[in-house]
Amino acid sequence: MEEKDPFNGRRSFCPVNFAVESLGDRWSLVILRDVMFWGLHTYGALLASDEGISTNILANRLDQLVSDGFLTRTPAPDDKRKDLFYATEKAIALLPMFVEMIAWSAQQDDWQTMDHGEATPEQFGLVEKCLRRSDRRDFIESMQKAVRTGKCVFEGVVRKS
Amino acid sequence: MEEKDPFNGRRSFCPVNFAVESLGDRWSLVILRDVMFWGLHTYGALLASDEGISTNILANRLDQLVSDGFLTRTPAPDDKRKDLFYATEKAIALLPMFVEMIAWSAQQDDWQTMDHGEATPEQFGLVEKCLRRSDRRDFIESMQKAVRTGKCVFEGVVRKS
DNA sequence: TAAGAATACTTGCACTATGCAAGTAAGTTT
DNA sequence: AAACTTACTTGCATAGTGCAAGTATTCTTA
Repeated sequence: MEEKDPFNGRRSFCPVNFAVESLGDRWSLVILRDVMFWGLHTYGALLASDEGISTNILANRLDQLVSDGFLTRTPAPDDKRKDLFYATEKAIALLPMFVEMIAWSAQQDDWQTMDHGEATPEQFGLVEKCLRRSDRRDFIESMQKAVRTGKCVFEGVVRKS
Repeated sequence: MEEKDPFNGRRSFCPVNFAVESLGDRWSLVILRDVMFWGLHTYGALLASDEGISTNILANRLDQLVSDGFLTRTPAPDDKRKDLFYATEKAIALLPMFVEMIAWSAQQDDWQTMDHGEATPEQFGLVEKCLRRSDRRDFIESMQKAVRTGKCVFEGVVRKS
């Protein structure tokens, strides 16, 4: 006997729950951030990123993000050991949510009182833009255009850490 | 010897990571949704909600959301067994992010092909408003005003489930 | 006022997710 | 050919989550 599944394997039709079940874990959004904001496209580059994800978790999460349609995986043309991960439209469509998430964090005392010594001027500039409510549309569209054309939000910027 | 802690116990100063470390688990956002959108303010009401959270997890997550400043807890005036949970400004400030999250989910095929038979007209109306990019500001402010005054986004609406 | 019901938990146990260290296989560089 | 780089896998420990059952306090009802 087959059980019927009205919610495609989810626990409800609620769109909030849908997003949480898709991305509500410790690493998915952080990986998508590194791909879209920082232009990190290989396992090794993502592994070296700030928060220190474990090797097994990264491999597992990349598989999952690919099979869930957030990332594409293609062999690197110059090095047969590497695959390249790029954001799909499904991931690019998350950028407005990233903007609000950044704006929210930036408003919190706990965030403001952190040591931001490792932040670049470009990062502060982006936070400012997320907090500013005007020009929002153009700002988001330019980020999305960058990612769509193989670039990233912080194109050309080098991280301090 | 004390280790210094430049990021207030977080793994980086990144605002995306900050939000993920604050709310990136299976239940925190779902509970805040129930409080702010549906006006559920007691343990029992939250427990009966759609997705079926476990009793121990709910108790634990409520403690955490209170100590992290997302919810206040006050004894119910009419029933000494109950406490009432209300959203703080820290949680109310998340509503713009909720809106983008809802808009994103509503755009996805997996969500659109769900059985939405249990959804009320008011829920569809809210999804429409989240997808529409005009009037955004007024829409969000009216939601925030409702929650601030002890009401909720779906004030007066009864869930079908 | 005593009995039962409602409410908000706690406890125990299983299972899954995450974290860390070490190892491995394929491909690249020297 | 040897050394190195890259992308993993494996093993084990700890944390998070899920389920079922039990408990203490308060409220309602007979």
